[in-house]
Amino acid sequence: MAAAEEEVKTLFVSGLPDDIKEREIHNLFRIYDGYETCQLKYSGRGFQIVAFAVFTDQASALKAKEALNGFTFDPQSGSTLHIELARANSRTKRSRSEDVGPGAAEKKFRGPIGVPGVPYPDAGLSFFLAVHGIHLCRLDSVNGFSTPGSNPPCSTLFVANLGPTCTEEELTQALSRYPGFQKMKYQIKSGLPVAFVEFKDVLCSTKALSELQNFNLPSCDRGGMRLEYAKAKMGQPRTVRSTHV
DNA sequence: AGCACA
Repeated sequence: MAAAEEEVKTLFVSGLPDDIKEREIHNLFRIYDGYETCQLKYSGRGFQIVAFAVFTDQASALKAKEALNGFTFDPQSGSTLHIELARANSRTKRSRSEDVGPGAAEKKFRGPIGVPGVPYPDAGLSFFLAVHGIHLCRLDSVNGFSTPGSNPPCSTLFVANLGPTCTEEELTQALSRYPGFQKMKYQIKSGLPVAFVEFKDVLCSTKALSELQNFNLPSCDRGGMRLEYAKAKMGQPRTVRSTHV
């Protein structure tokens, strides 16, 4: 069977932090259609860890790649995923597990874990949020990054450190592609643009914040843009403090 | 190091 034209349905994933666990990669991919299994490998030269994620077909693999490429895997270390189609498919046969070699410290995920034969329940919203907002970003809580000195997590982001020529259109382009984007308010504050950007919830704003932090827009003349949780959620009166909660 | 709109 010379599968000369065998469709590559495996993704090659790099940019992983060195304390990555196979479980994390598994949880990253498992909500995507067609995902089957993954394994970690130590890349040849350096001692970088890479992962191979196997899908049922190339189209599914590419969809997951599109969704996750560039994902800031670990905001604390700045690790950003780099995903491409693998050069060849993983041998996913349950062949000799001896071929794993000394490098592979982890057990492989051969399909869904949990009850044998019972697939995962599909990706419900809470699961999606749990995986992407909490587990993958390694947030301490569903509230996002609550770092001392910053505002508490908020679904509205404040964007600053933009160049004087940064237009509303440019900013909108950068921000509106993030999941949960709702609206942006752009204004000039003492000659420089700033913006308020509303997201569906804190997890969405957190993801955009962590991925766009320090991003260099073409117009920028002063280092990357800076994002913070806004002091007040868009559309919420700030003066109402009398009532509880 | 800059946080408005309702």
